[in-house]
Amino acid sequence: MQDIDAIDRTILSILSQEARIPMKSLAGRIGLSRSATTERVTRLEKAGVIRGYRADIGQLEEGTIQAFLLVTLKRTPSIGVLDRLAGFSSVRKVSSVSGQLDLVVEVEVGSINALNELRNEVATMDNVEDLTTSIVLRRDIERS
Amino acid sequence: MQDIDAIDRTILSILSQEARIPMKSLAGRIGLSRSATTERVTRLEKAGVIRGYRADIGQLEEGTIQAFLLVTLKRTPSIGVLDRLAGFSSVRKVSSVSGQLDLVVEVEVGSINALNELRNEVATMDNVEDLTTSIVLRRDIERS
DNA sequence: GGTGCAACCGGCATATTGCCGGATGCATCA
DNA sequence: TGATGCATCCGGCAATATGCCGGTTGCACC
Repeated sequence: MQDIDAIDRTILSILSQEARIPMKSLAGRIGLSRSATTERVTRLEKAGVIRGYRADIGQLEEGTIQAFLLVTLKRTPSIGVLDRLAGFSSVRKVSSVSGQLDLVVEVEVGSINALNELRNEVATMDNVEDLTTSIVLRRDIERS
Repeated sequence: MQDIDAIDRTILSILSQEARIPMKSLAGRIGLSRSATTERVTRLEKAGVIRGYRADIGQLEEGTIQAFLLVTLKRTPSIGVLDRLAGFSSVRKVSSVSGQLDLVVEVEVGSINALNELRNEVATMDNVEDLTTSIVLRRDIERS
């Protein structure tokens, strides 16, 4: 049960695309009963493999300003910070990285004001030690 | 109805953290009936504001290593550096940013060795003043 | 062969959803 | 002013999904 087997991987790949799918439908797709499927999903949640379920929010308006927030934490890991980041619809991508930095956060906001607000919110989070903001001036290379 | 009002924003912020919450509970939290809440959510989905619902997976698949190269240039802009970066197939995205940094380069390589080679190549480019490498340990949030 | 255990299944009571008709507020316009 | 259209809201009912349970199976370990 410690292992993540092929069925678990199927579950994860389905849920990472359609998190609100009923357990019954999920069960049908992977060929298990509903109760076995529910047990597996519950186990994955408890084990921390599934951290939660998020709505994927598109841009609210003309989200044209993109920026990188380079975050150094006081302690790692910090689930609290990640959860709060996930709550901002302007947060597009968060990567935990090695080295001096801890998190690279890519954001997309509608205005400099919004960016400043977001920056402040993140900077004042408990576990955030340091925060550098870099606004994207130009996208030079972008490959699928 | 084209507008996204305060209630919609509340809905989005709740769903971006608990995407599997029953509509009935969501309705209770925002103080509307279930049917009105469902209508709003459906509208947000159709409008593309909600792009989907994703399970937040806490582990990374093996195989490719992703990293950020945070580049400071001696002079900006530097077409030469951009051209040479574009020549590496492992370079996925390059952003010119404001502030202390100049470029944020996202790369994807097959091994630590490949990353080190790439790092060396970039670090020794003429116009590169400073280079910080941060390996992505985990992708915490990713929205299309 | 007995015991413990993880994983599976189905069933029943309860909770949630999909879908409907109908009320309300509001702008438009003859 | 009163009729019309429309967006938004509400509650109700049947269909569906969930939570929770007991029971079965396969397997490792004495």
